[in-house]
Amino acid sequence: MSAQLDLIRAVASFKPHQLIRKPQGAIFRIEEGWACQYALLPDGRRQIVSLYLPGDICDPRWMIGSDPSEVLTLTGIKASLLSNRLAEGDDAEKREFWRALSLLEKRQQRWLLTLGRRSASERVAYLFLEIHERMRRAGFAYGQQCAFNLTQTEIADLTGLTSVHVNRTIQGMRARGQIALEGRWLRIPDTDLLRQVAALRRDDLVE
Amino acid sequence: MSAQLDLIRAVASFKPHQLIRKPQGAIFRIEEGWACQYALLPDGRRQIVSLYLPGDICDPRWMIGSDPSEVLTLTGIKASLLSNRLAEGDDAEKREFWRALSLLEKRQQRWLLTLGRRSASERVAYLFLEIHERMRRAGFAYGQQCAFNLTQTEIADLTGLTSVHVNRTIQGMRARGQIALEGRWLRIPDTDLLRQVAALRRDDLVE
DNA sequence: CGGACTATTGAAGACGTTCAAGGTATGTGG
DNA sequence: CCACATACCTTGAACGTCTTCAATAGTCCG
Repeated sequence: MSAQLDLIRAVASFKPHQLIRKPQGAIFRIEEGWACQYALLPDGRRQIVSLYLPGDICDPRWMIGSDPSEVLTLTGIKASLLSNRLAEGDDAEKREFWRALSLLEKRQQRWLLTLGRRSASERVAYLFLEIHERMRRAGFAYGQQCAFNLTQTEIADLTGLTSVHVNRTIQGMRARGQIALEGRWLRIPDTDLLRQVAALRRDDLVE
Repeated sequence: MSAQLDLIRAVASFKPHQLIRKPQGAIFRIEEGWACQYALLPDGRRQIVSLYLPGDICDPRWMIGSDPSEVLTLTGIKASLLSNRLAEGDDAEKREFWRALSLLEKRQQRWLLTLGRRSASERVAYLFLEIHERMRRAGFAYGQQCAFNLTQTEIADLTGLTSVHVNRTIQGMRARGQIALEGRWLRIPDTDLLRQVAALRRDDLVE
């Protein structure tokens, strides 16, 4: 493959609330928008099991032979397709891929702790910190703030709570000045404070 | 490497309730005994984030560059060391390793659903089904029964409950004939019944 | 303007926790 | 063999967190 072709990049875009099946032999990196994967119980209870933000590879498990599961867009999405270059041995992208898989793993492990042992406000605080940090690393945070594209129902499905309780929890946190959440915008006035709310140690990483 | 040397296998053994740090450049497969990994909150709340049974590779994440985290033995352990053969390109073991990583991933995803959305008895039922199935696949189940090496406190730390509530939950399940749990031995009289208790669909896999 | 989704609020109650105590089993040392 | 320690299991009572159900209000968008 010539250097020329390296500059050409296959792009896909999707509407909000669309189920994406994995294209044969391809893998996405999200350039714009948010997406997730979820699991259901027979009676309809839903748990979001992974959240994908801009810059994320989606789904990194694709490589290790798991049968690829569907991805649900939460917003409109612009994504680029990476697989050809991976198959052809692009080392930089291979490294990016391994990093993504390793991060996803670590993130999942942290969420097991969060869902198993954190209270409602601890969970919500943790989620906000994680999202801000991931957006920041991807270059989509502006100081204390970043875009925030989740409804309270989606927050509930991430944190294992009901949307009613998420609502009350958020109101409490707003009242205490721990977060500012208006429209599709999140601001964390005091990270250390919010980290305390989330029951994080000083040296605990959130991502 | 000669076929001779393939028969030679490094072995390690550990006492119960021992913290194992990962040996440099090595990886364990458990031959006998149970182990786990856990995470803590600052105030001491504990969540077990992975459970390792006989036959399991421990920890499969070691390969993908995550900084290796400690493993806690729950019982006495006999383990074999695999890494040299992996590094030397033993294809069968490479395949085994990828399969282990992929299974671990899937398992973690299912536990996110369990911790986020299942009730106490659903969680406990799910845990028992998963353990029985994993023991069965590893050749350590005898019909409806298998060894069971967890205290109620450890079940609590796996399921995100308190040991008191685990106790009451198990008693209820015993009274309803959904499980038999005596000493270090588990028996599942009716798998379909227990699967219903765990809120599993007919075609949902537990492992 | 109408329709659909999202946020908010109240009241009641279920589920799981907390605290505290007692009981059982197992192993150890005298 | 008994005394004691330790770990694990069991039970009760009170309480708190979170859910459920239901209704209202706000927002977005064609």
